[in-house]
Amino acid sequence: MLTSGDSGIADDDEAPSLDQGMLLGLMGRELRVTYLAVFRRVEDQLEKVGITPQQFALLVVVERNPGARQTLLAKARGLDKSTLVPMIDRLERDGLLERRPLANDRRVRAIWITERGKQILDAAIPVVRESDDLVRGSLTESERAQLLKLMEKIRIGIEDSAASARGNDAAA
Amino acid sequence: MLTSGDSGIADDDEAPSLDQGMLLGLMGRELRVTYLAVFRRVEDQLEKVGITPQQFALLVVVERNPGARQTLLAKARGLDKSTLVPMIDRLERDGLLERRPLANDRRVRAIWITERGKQILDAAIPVVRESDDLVRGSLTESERAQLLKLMEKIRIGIEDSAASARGNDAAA
DNA sequence: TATTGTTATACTCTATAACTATA
DNA sequence: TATAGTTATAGAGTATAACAATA
Repeated sequence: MLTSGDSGIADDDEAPSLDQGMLLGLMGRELRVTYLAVFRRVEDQLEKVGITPQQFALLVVVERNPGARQTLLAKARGLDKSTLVPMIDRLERDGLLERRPLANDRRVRAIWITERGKQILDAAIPVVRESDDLVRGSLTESERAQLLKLMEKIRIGIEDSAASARGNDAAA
Repeated sequence: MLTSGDSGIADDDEAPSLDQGMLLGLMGRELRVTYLAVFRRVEDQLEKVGITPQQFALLVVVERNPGARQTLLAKARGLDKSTLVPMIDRLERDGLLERRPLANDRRVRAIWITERGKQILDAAIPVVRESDDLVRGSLTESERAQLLKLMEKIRIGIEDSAASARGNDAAA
């Protein structure tokens, strides 16, 4: 259920909202709408600190894994290594991360967080926590646990279906 | 819980997965991961029919609202009117939608679904339903109702916080 | 040969601002 | 003046393929 009307979009005036048909009943749509609401909220809040949610996530992983190589970071973030390059370029240019050569293996350019990066991260963490607590605060403790459980069940269902599809492919 | 290891990314070999730090506990991250899993599944399945999830959603709305004008369609889809133009261009080029002038108001180009568009939509609907049923099938009936309720609570929580933030801005 | 990081390139999704033709 | 649609443009975000340096 959304704020008003039946469209899900702010229907300012008397604009006749359109019929959304079968879209309304879909679980996927509910997940999308909810995820986007949460994501945009974090995005907005993080703007104050000057980073994006993706940059935040990368900073967290780099801080926890000092000197990690880019290939691993990409994997950890679920991105292609080529996608990480401009992200790190940007954060390096802004002075939050640093590329440093490795003595043993001169192909590697290990990634380190800078002092500035740590400061930004320290400023960002409470912001992210605050947004996440807003989500948590909308639920009781048991509801929160329930939600996590249900989302996990959904993911497992999808993984299993993908796995059996692969099985069929292999058998075919 | 994910397939193996602790990274959430397929860790093929013996690659040491990185520490994800505080990212792991975040509700937002769980929502994102779950939403993306569902979205990618629908996206993959819809590929067989030759349309994207966004195109599907637009086709549904157009079919349910024959001859709607682009401004309203954009609103219904939560997009800027300029964003809709290339989407409709593409679907018109592929023969799924049609722009037709309106007699009363010659600025308007009403959007209609074509026979071909209806056929594609008819082929797409069971595909989308199948994916959505996969999600539903991972849950019991009461879990499904519970999940919808919890997601709604989250959205309301975010809306309320946005509303009070606006209130504060106005007061400031 | 294989791996690390990079570049070149392209494609999707999205928006803002300015424009055209109507109204 | 206001609205409907379009164009021009820009910016994320993402990927694939090819490449140089190094292992």
